[in-house]
Amino acid sequence: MVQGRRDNPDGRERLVRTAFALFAEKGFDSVTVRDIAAASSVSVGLINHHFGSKDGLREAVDEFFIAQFEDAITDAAPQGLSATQDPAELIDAWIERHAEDWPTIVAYFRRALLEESDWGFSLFQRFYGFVQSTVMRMDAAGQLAPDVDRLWLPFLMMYLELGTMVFDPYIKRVLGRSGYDRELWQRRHRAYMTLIRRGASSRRAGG
Amino acid sequence: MVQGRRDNPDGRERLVRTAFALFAEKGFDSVTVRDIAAASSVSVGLINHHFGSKDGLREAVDEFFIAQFEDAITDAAPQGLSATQDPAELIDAWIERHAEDWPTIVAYFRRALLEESDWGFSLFQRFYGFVQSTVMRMDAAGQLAPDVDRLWLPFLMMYLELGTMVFDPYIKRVLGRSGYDRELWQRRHRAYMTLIRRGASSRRAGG
DNA sequence: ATCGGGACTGAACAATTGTGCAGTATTTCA
DNA sequence: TGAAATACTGCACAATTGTTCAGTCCCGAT
Repeated sequence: MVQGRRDNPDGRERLVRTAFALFAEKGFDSVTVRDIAAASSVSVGLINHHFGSKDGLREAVDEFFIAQFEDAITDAAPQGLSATQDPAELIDAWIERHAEDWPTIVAYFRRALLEESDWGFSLFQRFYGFVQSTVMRMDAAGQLAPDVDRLWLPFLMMYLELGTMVFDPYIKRVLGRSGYDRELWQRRHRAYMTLIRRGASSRRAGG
Repeated sequence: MVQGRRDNPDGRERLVRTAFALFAEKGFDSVTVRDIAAASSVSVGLINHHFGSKDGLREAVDEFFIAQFEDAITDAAPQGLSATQDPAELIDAWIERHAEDWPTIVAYFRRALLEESDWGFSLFQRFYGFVQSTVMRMDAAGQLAPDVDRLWLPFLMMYLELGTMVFDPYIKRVLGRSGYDRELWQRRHRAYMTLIRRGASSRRAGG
């Protein structure tokens, strides 16, 4: 009974899914309870019935987002075949699999980061913890150049990832398609790796 | 008469300056005309008297921001002494000079970028044009490594700059002070230059 | 002195938005 | 089948917000 069926969900679940998409697209404040109710084909009152308030709905949607997000990233390794696969192909397959839900997840993440809530901060902090420990591990393994700033590097690496997320609406307008589109996304990832590893300068100019 | 005096400005100018600060701090939608009027010690009606609407005020504030911004960055080269100066000292002096107004300018820029208005897009686009042409010049001069992605590099460079701007509220909470604070700002700039030039990997690990 | 125009006020207004609630429909369980 | 619980409706309400406007204040020109 608690199990939401994707095909014919009840009012509560439809509210959460619709609100998730609307919040991701327009931001929490720009979406009215009437918008959500109409898009979910339920009445306004149902929101307060199930969630107490619009903020209550937000909490439920936040949880839904976390679940969606973890579903997506946990799914990194495909079922049967494993070590034999080419990493690039794995990424390709992953992108293929999440072509539908990933853009909304990213857009919601973006909104959460930009509204300066405590919750957004906790997302930022978690990501920071992850990147920073990765950098520290690299450092311990001697993989980091000695003159690299240990304080800023994690943030700069985050900016490269989060910038892709935050400024994607502008990428869409400049390049005509999302940076999360298959080919672009892959190119960006390679460009990111190259930049981190070797910088952008040619050998003779660098230094 | 049109000249606004900083010491005792009239209602119109006080409205613009106050709204500038408030929009930068909270964002356009989160500031009410009553907030602005109260903080400016004028009545609500005066906003519509001078600017026609809240959106009219926004346009005036946008212009004010552009002027402030250009004032600040045009001021890069100090008056008398020039070529003899150490670049680091120049930057130091600049930061010193704009310690008061720069944070608000940055915060307003940030808001403008994050509200997905056409105006915000034009700011993004202008910045992109600048960075892209810089990259193209570097490329023409043979300063760019051959395997660097020419499409993404300008965006990644922008993300490093804009990320500093957009995520500064979180930097404040993680590090306890703004990334635009003198010493941090300088370190960040050096870390940025190092990353672009050589990447982060040590020689033996890189490649 | 006074007349005119612009700066300025603040109460009133309409639109929007979140919430409360009384009532109805539907499901669940004995 | 019947009754209680739960899902759901939709109108009414209060609060907020941008805007309007009739009127006041103040300064400069005649």
